[in-house]
Amino acid sequence: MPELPEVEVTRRQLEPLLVGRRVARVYTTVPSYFFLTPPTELRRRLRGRRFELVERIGKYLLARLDNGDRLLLHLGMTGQIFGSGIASVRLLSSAAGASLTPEAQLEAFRPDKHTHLRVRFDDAGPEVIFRDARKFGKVQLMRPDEPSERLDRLGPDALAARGRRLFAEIRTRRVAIKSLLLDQSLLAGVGNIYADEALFLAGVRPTRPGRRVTAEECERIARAVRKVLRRSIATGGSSISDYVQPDGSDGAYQDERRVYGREGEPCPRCRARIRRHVIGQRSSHYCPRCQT
DNA sequence: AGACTAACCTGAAAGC
DNA sequence: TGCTTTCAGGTTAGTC
Repeated sequence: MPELPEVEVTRRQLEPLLVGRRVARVYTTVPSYFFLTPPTELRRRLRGRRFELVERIGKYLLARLDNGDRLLLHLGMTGQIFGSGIASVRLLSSAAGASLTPEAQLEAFRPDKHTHLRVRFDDAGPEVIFRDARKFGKVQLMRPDEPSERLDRLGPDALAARGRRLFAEIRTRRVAIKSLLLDQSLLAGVGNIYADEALFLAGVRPTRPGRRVTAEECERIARAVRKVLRRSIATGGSSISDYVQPDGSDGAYQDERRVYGREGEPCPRCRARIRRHVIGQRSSHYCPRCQT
């Protein structure tokens, strides 16, 4: 599930695939929840444009065009962005993906019904493809001066999390610290996996109300958030659900998870059994002994 | 304002 | 085996 590290890894690999190249043609699926800008308008306005840079804000990607327009991309839950030149890409989750024949796995990617955006360029290089089975992802083409309430709502980037600021924001809140870490207006980029991992490193139980978290613990949480995100970026992100890097390979951070998805397994620090608890409609994982 | 819930979507996994 | 239900979660919108 794409959070800040997966989006940042995507940004780094997408940049050389886009920057300096001119759009020859755009293919889309039909209008849906996925398209904040209607697909016909998107195709028309992208054609002939050249990409200038790709930046990341929280979990959003923003690709700037030579006319000042900005292409906003969000991977949602199951988004995959990759170049078409790769030998193969994991289209489905592990079990079904493993059942593909060797021939099918070696075959170059073919656009399917979940390929909502495909950009062809005026050179011989690879196309850029955006798939998203569940369509929780987003595409929007914004005018240069067009305000974005989505982006304006975002808090500071989670890679630069500050304990002091976090403490000031949560010190009166009654909701669980886990839910507060997921609030993108407080800290932009943390999702379910890294919230659990950071709270484990900080030794704070995810159910604890925000106002019961001390200033010192906020420092520990902010430090843990930065550390977990940086390490995940370095390993290519987590490929737990559908996420793949733009070069088609899987990330490796899922192998370094300490608590997420490890209910019943021993805590890596004290060997107590990891517990799972639903907080704000999301599964949360923690060590009952290490996290208080 | 803040807390809480439903809805969006579809494939995998679990249940029967 | 095959059908049905549940689950996954990023984000928004709606209610209280």
